[in-house]
Amino acid sequence: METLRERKKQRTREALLRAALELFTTRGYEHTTVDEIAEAADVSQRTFFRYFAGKEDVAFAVQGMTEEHFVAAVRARPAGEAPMEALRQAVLEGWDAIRETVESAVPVELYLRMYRTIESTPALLAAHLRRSAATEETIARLLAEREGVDVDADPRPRLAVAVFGGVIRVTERQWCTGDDFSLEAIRQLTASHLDQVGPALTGNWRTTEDR
Amino acid sequence: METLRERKKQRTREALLRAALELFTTRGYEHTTVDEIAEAADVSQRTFFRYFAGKEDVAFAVQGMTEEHFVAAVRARPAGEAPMEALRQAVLEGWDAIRETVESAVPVELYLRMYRTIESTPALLAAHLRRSAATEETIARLLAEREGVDVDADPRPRLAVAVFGGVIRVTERQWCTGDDFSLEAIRQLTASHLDQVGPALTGNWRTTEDR
DNA sequence: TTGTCAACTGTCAGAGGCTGTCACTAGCCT
DNA sequence: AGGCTAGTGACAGCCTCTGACAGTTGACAA
Repeated sequence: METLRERKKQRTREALLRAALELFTTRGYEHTTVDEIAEAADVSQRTFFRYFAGKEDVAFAVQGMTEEHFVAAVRARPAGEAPMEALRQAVLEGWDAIRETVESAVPVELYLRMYRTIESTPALLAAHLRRSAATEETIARLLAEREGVDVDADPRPRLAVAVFGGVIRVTERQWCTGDDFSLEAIRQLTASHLDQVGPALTGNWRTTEDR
Repeated sequence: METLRERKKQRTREALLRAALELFTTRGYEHTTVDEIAEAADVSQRTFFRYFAGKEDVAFAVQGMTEEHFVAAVRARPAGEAPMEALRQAVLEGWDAIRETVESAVPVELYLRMYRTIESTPALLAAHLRRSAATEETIARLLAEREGVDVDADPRPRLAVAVFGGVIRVTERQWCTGDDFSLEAIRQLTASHLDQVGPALTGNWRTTEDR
């Protein structure tokens, strides 16, 4: 079992995390100061920076957990599966298991609210895209290894992952700007968009009817 | 003809821009302060902020010109052309015309160096990705209009543009990390990667030989 | 030419993010 | 019990960015 010191640390970290997300999602990211977060968690500003690298870091603490979960899910897919199919299954599994992934840190509802705050805050959107790029690099190396190709000589792993990432981004955006914020909604949207990549690339959108 | 006041303004802006890019590309973005840029351009710090919204803004001043050029090139493509083909031609045209697009502000060589600085600086990469996302939204609306579909009801325009953007991003990254920084290199790489999207999506990378 | 107006600029003050330092307290371990 | 160390708070400082105010310079008409 863990020591008292570790439990105290854990509680401080969680208090800071919850306070931050609560403030970000209600009064907005830019309009929340680190001092306010620290005050809400009842610690000094300096202590905040001992737990999180910065304001941005705490905003993505939960997203980081889901990203790791996704990478692990890809790694767990059967080796024979086609790359794009493995990614598809992994991301859908990720949404199904989101409760177990997130709930240990914060309520799912707060996570989903934060998700939308990220999409609608330019500074956070930028950080989100950069983090996604890093995850994509990880996945590309994973796929390359799986398929036995050299990730630096063969562009196909990175291309496939970039295409997949692009679809996910479009999905996130549409979900955030829509009005059905349920988990089922984004799951459906993900599957539907992945099915439409082929038709989207062929062009001739006028004649090709429809979804 | 332009007035003396306008010419002075233009010169101040250019001095700031050149000084900034020169400092960013030599000593690095993070290790350059706004005070240093202002000092190099022989104006006060406050004046810097009157010409550029911030440190990030000046870093992307030239990129902004090429982005606008790209959007204009897409708009100028013949209406009958398939969407992906229009994007392909527009981006290749962009690289061909890069000299005329950029040289009015700074030397092309400085632009290319800055390009690499952006890719290798996390904060700038994040901003670059966010800006790319904004450009992609513009292009998606353009394509939707061209093809006569509703951009909010039909996901295909945004999907096609996201896929295209993903390929461009992979291309940029490979160009920046390689050792051939010529314009011809990135042009070739762009064309080659666009040709590989199909094969990358089909999977079966082991059997499908090769480029 | 000269006076007036608007644009441009510099100086100053301040908020907010972030880091380094240092001393102090609380938990841990012998 | 007492030493050790992780965790903490208080303080000072750097850098980005903004607002307020005053001084300067170019534009333009009388």
